[in-house]
Amino acid sequence: MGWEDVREEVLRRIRARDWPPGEVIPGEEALAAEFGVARATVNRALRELAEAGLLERRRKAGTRVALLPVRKATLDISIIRQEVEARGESYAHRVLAQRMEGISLAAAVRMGVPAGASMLFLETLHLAGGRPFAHEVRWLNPDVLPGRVVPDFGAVSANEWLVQNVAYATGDIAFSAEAATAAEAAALGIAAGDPVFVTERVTWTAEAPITFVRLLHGPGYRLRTMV
Amino acid sequence: MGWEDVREEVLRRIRARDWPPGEVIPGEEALAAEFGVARATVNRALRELAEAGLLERRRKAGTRVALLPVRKATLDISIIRQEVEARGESYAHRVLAQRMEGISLAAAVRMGVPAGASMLFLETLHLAGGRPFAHEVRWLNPDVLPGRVVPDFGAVSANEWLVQNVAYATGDIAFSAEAATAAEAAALGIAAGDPVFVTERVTWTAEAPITFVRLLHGPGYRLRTMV
DNA sequence: TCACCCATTATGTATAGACATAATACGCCC
DNA sequence: GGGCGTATTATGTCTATACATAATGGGTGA
Repeated sequence: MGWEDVREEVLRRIRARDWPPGEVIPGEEALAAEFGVARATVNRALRELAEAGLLERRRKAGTRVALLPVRKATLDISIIRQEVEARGESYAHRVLAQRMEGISLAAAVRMGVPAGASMLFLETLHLAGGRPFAHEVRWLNPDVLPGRVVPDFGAVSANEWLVQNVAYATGDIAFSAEAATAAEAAALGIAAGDPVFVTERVTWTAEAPITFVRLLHGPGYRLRTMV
Repeated sequence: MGWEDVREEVLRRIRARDWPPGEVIPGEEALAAEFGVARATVNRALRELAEAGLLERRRKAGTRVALLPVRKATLDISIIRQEVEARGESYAHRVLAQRMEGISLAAAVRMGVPAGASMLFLETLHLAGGRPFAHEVRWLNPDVLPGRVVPDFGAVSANEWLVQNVAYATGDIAFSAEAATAAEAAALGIAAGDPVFVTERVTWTAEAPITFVRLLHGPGYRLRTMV
């Protein structure tokens, strides 16, 4: 009996309401004895269920079934090229604009830099099977470019280049629904005012902000996840 | 030195490119010796980084820094009441419709039941601070109701009632952007055609589908996550 | 009655040792 | 040279034991 078996059995008991929400379940020692495994094995199983939000554990107080489980859904944030290729379509991208520019107020706020700071501005259209898939607007801190030399983003997309060449970073992501502006609609080949699925990402290192991206997907796009 | 310290040090080396993408890093045994900890401690640290997508581990082949790290972002899927109250606003909900009805084709496909099957149909408006926050349309399998008795969803929302009273379930979630229909717009107090942020969830147990929910958030809604 | 202190207790983590498992890479054979 | 089988090896997991840590709840004293 391995830790995964223990996890499944505990999960079964939770689902079967042998242990109803809010109830304290037997301690690790007791479960280890019942299942005939070491306490570390039970610990591993219960820890995973707690991380999934199904159990709440506190020292001394014990382990209880979550009353209002906050389900944790995980999203795989992949490179757009991978996402397109995973659908079995061919990927391509076109750089629509690339220039140094004073950063917009909205982007400056998100990146935590002064408005108007000089950043590399990039506008890219991502294509799947030759058709517009996503429209990307990006501000990139030129300080993160080795020697401040701008790479050829026509060959490798900025997203991919950054992943490969700049330090692994932290960041956050937000999703929303917006109406496409005339310019955005034109780029995506849709009508102005059509709803677009917007992904905004900020990434930074310990020292400095790296980039702010605003990614627009046209109608029909669905972001999927598994609970 | 604990496993979190080991994880941070390894993460530092990855970010500092001491170990560049694609490179095989020293084995657990070697790192354990270097850090002066047990192999299990190093294992725990590396496992977490692998789960986060930063490392790729294979038996015999060893551990290498991910070439194209697929970042895993986690979303907390909470009950709407919790979400509203977390914003410091007062929560309320109104049941707009509740009746047995043949399920729509779209919902039947997602739930994996025959189209037209008799389900409990629920339409609910969730309010934050007295203003419309989200519009919910739900089909609920009446078989999961104990004794097939319909609870009072005016008192406790269906979402919350299910979490408390029906077995913990699995499911999946999808997000998209759509244009509000006239009816949806009226319920949310927005204009028809305005973009809405759509969340669709299906949940089921091992035996049967439980519910399909379609949740609409009006303009201004942002779904946030941390990478 | 209430505030505070502290013993108790369940979880959290670390360790050394062992065996399991997957998969590479090498050597053998053709 | 090419295909195949197998020894080797790094990770995956389990165990028993020990100590650390947080937090509860009861007891103490004002």
